[in-house]
Amino acid sequence: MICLKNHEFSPKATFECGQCFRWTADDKGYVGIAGGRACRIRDGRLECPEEDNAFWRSYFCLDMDYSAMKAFLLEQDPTLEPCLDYGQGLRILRQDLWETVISFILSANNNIPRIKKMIEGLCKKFGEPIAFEDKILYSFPSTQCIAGLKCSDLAALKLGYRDRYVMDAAVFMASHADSIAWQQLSAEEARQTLMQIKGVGRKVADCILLFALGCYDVFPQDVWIRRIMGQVYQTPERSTQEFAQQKYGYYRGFAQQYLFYYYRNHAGKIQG
DNA sequence: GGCCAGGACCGTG
DNA sequence: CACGGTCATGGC
Repeated sequence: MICLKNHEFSPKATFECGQCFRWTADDKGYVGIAGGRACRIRDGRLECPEEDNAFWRSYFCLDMDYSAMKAFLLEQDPTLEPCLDYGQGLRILRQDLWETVISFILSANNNIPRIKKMIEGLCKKFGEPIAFEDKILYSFPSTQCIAGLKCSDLAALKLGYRDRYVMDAAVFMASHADSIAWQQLSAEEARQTLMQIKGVGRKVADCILLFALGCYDVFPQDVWIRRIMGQVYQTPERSTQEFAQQKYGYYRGFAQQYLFYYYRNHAGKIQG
């Protein structure tokens, strides 16, 4: 059990801001599974086996100082204030690299409800069952498991044209991931490495860098961010990266996520 | 039936 | 380098 009340943490903002796909809300809070471990978030507490405490502390980056990060961003751009307020408690997670690679490969030209369905299907079919409370959850399948499949084994999951990308990613990660010191690479080096995987372009790579590798100095640019930066800041699409770097500085990944969450969920201003 | 979904790929100009 | 067509699938 971990007490979350002394941390800036909103389950809703954190789990529903588009960075993760395996947390589900019920009448008692949220249930999630990551790294082969399940837990429940309820009433400001994280309920889990004692031996999993360190894992979840790392997953939620509970050592990070959010007040310092937000003060930094507000000084960079005071107009971020409504976004930071609306996204109060939104934490950027440190998710598993392999799971994040697959999740965001599946995100391409897709919508969030169906991304979740695809991932759940993948886990139910190829993951390991884990008993939690009164139900059975399924872990995210290993790289070796998926790498050992044929593309046709994924047909029932209806991944569309993305099935071959999943297979390419599995083969790549199974053969290279363990020998790469990801944390030692620069963001650009890690990006170029990830983009060797078919189905991983600039945007998907940047999401992986931000949501799995803790590269807070990347600014994933999707259709929403394109609209937002164009309409709010009148930034030409070509120069958005340079603009974000200059405007927000190191924590531009957080700026991106708060902007995304605010303008995507908070009615008005941006027409989708 | 057309359009859109946290895009990427591939072929042309 | 920039542009546009195409790619499965499902919901509206």
